[in-house]
Amino acid sequence: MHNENVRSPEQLVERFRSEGLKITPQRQLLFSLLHENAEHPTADALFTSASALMPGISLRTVYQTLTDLTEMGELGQVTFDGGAVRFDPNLTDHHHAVCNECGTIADVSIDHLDVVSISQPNDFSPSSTSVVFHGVCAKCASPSSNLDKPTNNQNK
Amino acid sequence: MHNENVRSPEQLVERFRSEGLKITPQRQLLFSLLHENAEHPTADALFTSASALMPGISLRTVYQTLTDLTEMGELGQVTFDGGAVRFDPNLTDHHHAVCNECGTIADVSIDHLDVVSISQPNDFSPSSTSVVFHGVCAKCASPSSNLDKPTNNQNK
DNA sequence: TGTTTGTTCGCATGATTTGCAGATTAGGTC
DNA sequence: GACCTAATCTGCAAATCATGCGAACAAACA
Repeated sequence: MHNENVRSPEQLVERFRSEGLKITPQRQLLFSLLHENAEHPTADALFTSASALMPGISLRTVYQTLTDLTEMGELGQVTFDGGAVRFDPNLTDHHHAVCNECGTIADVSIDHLDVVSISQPNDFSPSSTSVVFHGVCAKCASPSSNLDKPTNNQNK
Repeated sequence: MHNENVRSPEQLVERFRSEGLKITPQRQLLFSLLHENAEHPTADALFTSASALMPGISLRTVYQTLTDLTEMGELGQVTFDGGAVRFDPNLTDHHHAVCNECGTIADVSIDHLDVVSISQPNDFSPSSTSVVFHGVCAKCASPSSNLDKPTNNQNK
């Protein structure tokens, strides 16, 4: 179940190559992890995943690559409630729903939002609008699934 | 130009007293600073203001008092783009507009938002919704006021 | 004035992120 | 395949933001 919104590792490799950047094993690994990851991982979470497959990879390199991708517009960044920055491989215009129980962050398609109905505040020209819902996700709300409810609350 | 939305220092003193908490000079000072401050100060900004009036006050005390007020529901917390937590004396239901130029954070009344038109994401029960506009405020957008445009960009 | 208990303060610590410099390596050249 | 060079990776120091902890202190009350 990989993310259809982020570019494939092959595409990112091509992008890097076209920019004169080198294709290192570390970068290739991170490209893959981001493509497989439809969640909103922190740099540290990606570092943990990467370390399992490439022992010795540096957290610094993870940060560096994520920053590079962000500056290239291939990755988004979001933060909730003062926690660590989360990287968002979904480049489509969308918003987020954060579960108070398990910390899961779900994407909310812009289609679901009647954004045009949001009038502008006085004397302000918004270039972007972000909406964050806080609440309880279906899995945590469902009594029948309480037994296998995810408990890894990722909130700060 | 004090904030009409936050409780007055007198009210907060009463609230603390009723909870069996002590009324210290540090707390009284912070109550006043919050009441006068319609902006969205960080703990450090309040510490700086407080230090000018009460040299020797501890940053730790500022954090402690702000946390207390937050837990008592007398203060809100907001964070933008991974920066430091900002404390919001405005307890009314509202949203925020962040200026990309000067970092000013303006409140956006809930009246301006057609919130009911925001449909719920699949299988999610939102208990709260926060909307953040990013853009350029009137002061920074106005060419005539470029000369005295605030330059204290508070973004991270 | 004295006692009690909550507060304040300073410091250590933790979490996240970035700066820096030396070691390493990808990618092109011969 | 060997070599060069610049980009990259890595480890560590350091900056920022926030909290834990314990000793010193002071508000509230008898």
